[in-house]
Amino acid sequence: MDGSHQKAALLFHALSDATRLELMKQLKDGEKCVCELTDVLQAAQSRLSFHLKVLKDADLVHDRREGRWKYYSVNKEGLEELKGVVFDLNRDTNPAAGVSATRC
Amino acid sequence: MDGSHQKAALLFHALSDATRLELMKQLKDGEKCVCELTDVLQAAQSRLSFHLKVLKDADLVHDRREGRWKYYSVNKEGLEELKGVVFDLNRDTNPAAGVSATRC
DNA sequence: CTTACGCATCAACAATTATTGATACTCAAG
DNA sequence: CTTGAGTATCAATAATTGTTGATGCGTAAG
Repeated sequence: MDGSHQKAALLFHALSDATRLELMKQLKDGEKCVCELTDVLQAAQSRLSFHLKVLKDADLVHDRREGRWKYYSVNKEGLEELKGVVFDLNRDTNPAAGVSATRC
Repeated sequence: MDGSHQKAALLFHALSDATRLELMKQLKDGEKCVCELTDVLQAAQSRLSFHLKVLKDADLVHDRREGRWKYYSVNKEGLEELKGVVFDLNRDTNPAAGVSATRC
């Protein structure tokens, strides 16, 4: 039971937090370095580092080093994967399903 | 920051757990009572009651009483809301965005 | 009215996740 | 080589979330 939903749970968990959703929102209009994000979100650097790692572990963001800055950006592939998972949730849903046949 | 992402976070959190994803999967092909779900998932009743409540609080499932049984089913509206939230995540994403103008 | 079933809720505990401040690492500039 | 900026990581702690077993509520059947 656990195995098949592993990646889906990871994706959803990464997005289940307001701070991380705000990070995603900020990154939508282009890559940003961590210091910019701490400015915008008014959040401690280690806190954002933590949340960015959660997003990265779920493949929802990508990072790139340039000099001493690290630029984060949205990872399109991750969003595609998310859409796929959500599509699966919707797939085969039968709205007209009556009372289930079996009981206890 | 927190306020605007509240519902999205609630939805994603509800789906961030393998047990709850399995519940959603089971409910996709029609409504089921809790006792059926405990059979299929091999899980304690109070455990599933807890998880079903999380899903219901996010409007992802609906419940209906019939006699002493309680039937749960997927709530299409919740799934629509989820799709909307995911669409927003994808919207306006600019893949060709260059290095951000401002630095620290 | 009593009993038994299906389910929700609660309290106690376990496990996971988030926050904070300190420290370490990497790179660039001097 | 030293210093400082930007970032990650770690340890400690706090907060949230999940599990379990017990209890209670509603309903149907006897």
